[in-house]
Amino acid sequence: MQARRLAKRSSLGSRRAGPAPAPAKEAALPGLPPPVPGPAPAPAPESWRPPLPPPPPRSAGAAAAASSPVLLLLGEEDEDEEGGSRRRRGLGRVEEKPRGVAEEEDDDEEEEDEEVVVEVVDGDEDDEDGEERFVPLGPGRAVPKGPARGALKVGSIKREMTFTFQSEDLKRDCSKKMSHQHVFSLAMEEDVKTADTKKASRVLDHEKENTRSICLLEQKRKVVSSNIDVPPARWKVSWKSSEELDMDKVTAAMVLTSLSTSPLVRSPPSLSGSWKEGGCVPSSTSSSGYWSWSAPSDQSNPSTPSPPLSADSFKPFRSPAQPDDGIDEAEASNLLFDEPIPRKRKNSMKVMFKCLWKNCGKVLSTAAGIQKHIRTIHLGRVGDSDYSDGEEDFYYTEIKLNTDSVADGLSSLAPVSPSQSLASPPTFPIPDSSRTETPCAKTETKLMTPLSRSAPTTLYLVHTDHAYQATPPVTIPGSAKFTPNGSSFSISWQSPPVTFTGIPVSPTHHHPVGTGEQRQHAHTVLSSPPRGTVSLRKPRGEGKKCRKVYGMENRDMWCTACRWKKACQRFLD
DNA sequence: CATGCCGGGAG
DNA sequence: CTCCCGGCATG
Repeated sequence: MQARRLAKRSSLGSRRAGPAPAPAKEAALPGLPPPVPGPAPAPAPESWRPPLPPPPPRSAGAAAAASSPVLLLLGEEDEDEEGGSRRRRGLGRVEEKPRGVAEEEDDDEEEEDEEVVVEVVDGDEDDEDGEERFVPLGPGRAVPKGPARGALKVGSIKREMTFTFQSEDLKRDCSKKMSHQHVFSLAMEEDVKTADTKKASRVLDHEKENTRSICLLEQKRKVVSSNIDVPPARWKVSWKSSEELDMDKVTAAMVLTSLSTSPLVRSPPSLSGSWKEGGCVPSSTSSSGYWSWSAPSDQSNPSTPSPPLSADSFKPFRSPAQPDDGIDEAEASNLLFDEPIPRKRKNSMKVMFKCLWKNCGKVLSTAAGIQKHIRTIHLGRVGDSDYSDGEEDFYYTEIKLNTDSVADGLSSLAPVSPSQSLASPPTFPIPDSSRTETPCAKTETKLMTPLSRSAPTTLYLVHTDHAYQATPPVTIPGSAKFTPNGSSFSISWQSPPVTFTGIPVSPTHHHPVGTGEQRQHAHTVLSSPPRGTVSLRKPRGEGKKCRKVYGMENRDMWCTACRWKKACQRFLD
């Protein structure tokens, strides 16, 4: 597994020089770096990350990133700043990041540092030179080796910082400060989880503490790096909402972004009792729930109200986290590759949950809320509102409002893979959804014309995904130009709870409407062509034309069309 | 063959 | 775009 991954990574790494791997990302990156290194980038990253997280057990950050959008964001940010292009492609942003550091210094010193750190770590692990980042990502691999290495590797202060996060105490401190940065927290926690890592981190922590203040930003980045390192089989991600406003604006921005982006966060703080490691204590639980989960078995938060999303998220992550590195890693890597694009989406997005019930378009900001809504309103389960059998999940879908980057949406729409990545929300395992979607998409796509296709198709797919919920929420381009056409894409949802087959058929009828129409048009268009050139040809005009009227001698008098041997405009018949 | 136009190319 | 033309279809 690892070898494979490495190979991929390496390839990726090598590519990094060339933008090839991740076009979208690259595009994104360029823009971001200059303007605002820190904050801006953050949001985007989320999208793709999710998948990765599991793999990089070693570094809490990585895990966190993977698991939670937030983390992703952080990672992305860093990456973005650095130079997303190469990373993206690879699996991991995380990996890239590290590398990216070296590549892009411009963004932030911190980042660079982090990156550097990462590299160091990676170096140990990675066979290839550049790949280090991946290492972290690679769950399987990471798990075994990860922790120890991470500790050892950490040589640079930055690293220390990162580790620090890991340590519980430090974490707390940091978390508070950084609380905004979910990612950070998560990463840290994860780190903490890893025993090995912790040890190392602790040592480092002392130093870190000193440095602490200095590097909030760095920490963020660090987190990323840390993610990479952490291998631990189980990693928990804990997220805290931060109370402090003190943090740098940038940081704050990032945090906000991440928050908005990650649905998970919203989810009721299902505190997983699991966060045993005690890494971070959910000090401020209220708004920001602190949630953590252990990758492997702990997920069982089942009873918890946690929204379906969380559940979904778990799956993806989980696999990576699992001990079996071999397969998991491979998958993870694949996933990563597949979903390079997502990262863009990171930009600020709001996640909303929309009720898919036939005539109910209710949109709530929280999964819990929507679930409750469905249970009580549609499922008629008044009494046991608290209890959810999961059925509700089928009736609502996650909608992302993309504030800034429409591009993402567009990219998602793009014919190829990009769509997947984009579409898939950072939070969930994109792969599954994409798979599911694909079939439908194809069918529809055929029918649709290019133009129409873009928006509707995507949406449609999304809807389909909805079934699994975990998968990508629909992204709605808020202000930006979401659809190329500019047409507001009407979102039609499939309601069919029962069939998750992913089949388009929806009891509600809704979905077809928008899409359907387009399809029809397409059909029409298609059908017409057959007539062909011949039929299309304008029947020869009966009336006299310029030529006849004026004769060749007076060609100057002809209408231009006639002169040009075009259909006469003067004598129209 | 004369017309009427379409599809393209060139500037 | 504007001009022109090659060519095809029709009458």
